[in-house]
Amino acid sequence: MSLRERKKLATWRAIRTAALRLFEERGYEAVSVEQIAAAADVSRATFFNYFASKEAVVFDQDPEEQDAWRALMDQRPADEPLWESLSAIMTGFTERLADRMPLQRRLKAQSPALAQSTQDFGARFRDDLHTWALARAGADDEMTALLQLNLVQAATSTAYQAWRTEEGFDVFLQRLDQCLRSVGEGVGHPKAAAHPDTGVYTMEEGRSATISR
Amino acid sequence: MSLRERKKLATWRAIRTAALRLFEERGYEAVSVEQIAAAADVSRATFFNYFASKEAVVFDQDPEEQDAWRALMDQRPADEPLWESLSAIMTGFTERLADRMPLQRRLKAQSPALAQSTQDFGARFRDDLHTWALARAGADDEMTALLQLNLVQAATSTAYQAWRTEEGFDVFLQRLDQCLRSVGEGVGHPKAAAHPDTGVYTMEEGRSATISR
DNA sequence: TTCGAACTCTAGACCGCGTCTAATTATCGA
DNA sequence: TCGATAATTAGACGCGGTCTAGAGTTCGAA
Repeated sequence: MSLRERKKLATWRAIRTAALRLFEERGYEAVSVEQIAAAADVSRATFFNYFASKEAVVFDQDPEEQDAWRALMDQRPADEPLWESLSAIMTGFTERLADRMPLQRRLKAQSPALAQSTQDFGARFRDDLHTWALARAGADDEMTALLQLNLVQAATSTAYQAWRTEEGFDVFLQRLDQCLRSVGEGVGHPKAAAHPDTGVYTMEEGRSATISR
Repeated sequence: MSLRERKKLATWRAIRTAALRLFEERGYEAVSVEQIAAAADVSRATFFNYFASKEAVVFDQDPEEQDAWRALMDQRPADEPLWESLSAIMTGFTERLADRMPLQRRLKAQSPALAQSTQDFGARFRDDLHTWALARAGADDEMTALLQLNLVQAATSTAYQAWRTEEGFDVFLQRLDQCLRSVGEGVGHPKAAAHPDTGVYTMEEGRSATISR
């Protein structure tokens, strides 16, 4: 790693940590890019060299994170069904977010501007997952791959939305697992079977499969 | 309908039509709010009285549309499974967008700023659907309702993403139907059955259910 | 070690979105 | 007809995001 690269990474992290600190102290909207830049000892222009927008500093991933999720994708066996691969990768990815998700959640709860942004965590991860899934599926299955990408995304954001502030991160992960399974099995079956192994699925008369909270 | 209300609706429509015309002529980014306001014969401030943002003028629904989708929701039988209701409502809603979706699509294709916005069509519709589904499901099923909301959303945007420029609107609707069925039946079953009625589902060895394009 | 190429940082100007205020005008109900 | 209420407006402001020109830094090859 050259000096240039090391400096670059250091600057990236300096900007981000300064920004997150200020955001937490004063709130997202109350902090301007200028203040972030000043706190990180760089110019405003440099901030925009590193982050495409003010939001990006909240949602972008540390460059080294990218290697981690790439590894996650590579280690899925080639003959595994796509849905299982996607579920496993997404689970693995979110597990590594244990530290940062609570902060993001706090900021989002506090700032309408951030809350509205659908930039949940890692647009870059989504992009990577997208290209990975399309490459894996082959041209014929393009729409299937697309659908499953959107579904794994939907499952994740469902678990995220249902995640209460007072609940621990493990509760989130558990819900994510529930959602992924539920989607995999189909949500339109009135006669969904209970799962003896987990016991999280219940059945109601004339309703779709439900998930106990 | 009072004079005030009639005038208000007229102004709303004047702003919107002026905006869409300009956008189509010159492109989204090349048109400023000031120019829209001038073309609609109102002040810039009035524009922001009617639309929360420049994007909103592309995505907001005509106030009378709201009545239409409310009717869609009300006419679903109370004992229908939630997933079927959601599918039917979403299908009915999108069918009424036949005119406007192609334009939105063109604008999005042309403007990165719009494309990135996840404000697909009708944040307001989504909100209404949200409250409707939660009221319908009752407190116990909150997470199930949430999940199904996100899934119907995912199915719709999948069909949208797979929709090529040269294809007609009916192709989009057909794909939407495929996606909704596929989600309802579960996407994680390697042994998905072919559907004799539509013939759109195929089966592949060791893969999830696939949908032919 | 030197030197030019390539990269990075920076100040500063600029544009447009979105907010706010205070004042003017139009509609309403009685 | 008149007071209350709502809609419209000009104008100023802050901030995010872009761009340019130039200064400073790192790199690799001679």
